[in-house]
Amino acid sequence: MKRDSRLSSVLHALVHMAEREGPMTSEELAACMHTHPVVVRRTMGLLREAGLVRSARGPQGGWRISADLGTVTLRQLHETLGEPAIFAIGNRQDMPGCLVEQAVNAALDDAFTEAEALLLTRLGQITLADLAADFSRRHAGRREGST
Amino acid sequence: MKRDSRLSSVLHALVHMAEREGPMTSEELAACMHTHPVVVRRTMGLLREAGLVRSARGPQGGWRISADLGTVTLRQLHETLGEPAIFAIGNRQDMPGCLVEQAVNAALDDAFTEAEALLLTRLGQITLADLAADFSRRHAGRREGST
DNA sequence: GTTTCATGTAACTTCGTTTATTACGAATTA
DNA sequence: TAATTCGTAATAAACGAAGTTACATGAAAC
Repeated sequence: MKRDSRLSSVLHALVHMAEREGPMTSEELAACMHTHPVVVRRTMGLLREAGLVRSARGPQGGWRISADLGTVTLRQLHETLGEPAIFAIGNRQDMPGCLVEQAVNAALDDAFTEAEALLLTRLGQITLADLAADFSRRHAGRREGST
Repeated sequence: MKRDSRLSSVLHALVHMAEREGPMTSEELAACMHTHPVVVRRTMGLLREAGLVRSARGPQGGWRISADLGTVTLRQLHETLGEPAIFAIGNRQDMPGCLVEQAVNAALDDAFTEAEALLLTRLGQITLADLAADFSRRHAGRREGST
């Protein structure tokens, strides 16, 4: 199956932006995350609607974070991206008339709901500031220091 | 995204088979789970390799459970199906050279790993016997009694 | 033994989803 | 006005699951 990697992408972009004074263009972001500028705009556009980043057109334009890193959680970003489906496994139908299917779905749904709740809780406990700090730690922890 | 519904399918099939004395043909199973007989064979074939079901060709042939319902867990079935990817969300790359990506991936992987562990634990606690019992409960609990 | 039933399996097609790309428009700066 | 950069629609490519077709194999019934 094809996994939605937008959360990962967006985080990558945001942490890069956090390390920068000025704005970054879609082109720069696309280069560092190995994707296409239009994909960057499309995805970052969702964050802009949520007020997490700002964009500016024209020369000297680009993307810039407009929220406090310490208050933005990964869960919030997941929601901003439209809460894409978390699981690649699921039930065949959602409103089964068959009692067997009802029993099966009930059991599976229980397990999946629990796992989803845990995941969202964990994502809610991690902020962009945490990621930036972890990056700094990794950056300091190596002899040479590139980006 | 297209969700892998084989676990759900297989459970549906197994509980139906558990309610039956004789074997069920791929055609019958396909009919009750609204899919194609070949898909049934393909999927049930994996369970056969694991010794969970047996198949017989020719007249009076079909599929039959060959394991104790109380000992087969949903987790075991998930593994038998080849442990398909659980999440529809994931990292872009797995071996990033970029330190930013490493930090991002580490955080995400932690959360996803935890959620996956919980899910597998829960699936490991549910047996086919539990599902069959739940079905019986639902079956008894309704006025009319069809399948 | 021939017929019929049913699985075994390899190919191929269809379908849905994500990502990539193209193309053009709009705004901003110099 | 020219260069830069975002905004967005439309389209294509890539991928994987499920569905379908086609034909082979084996077992029972007569």
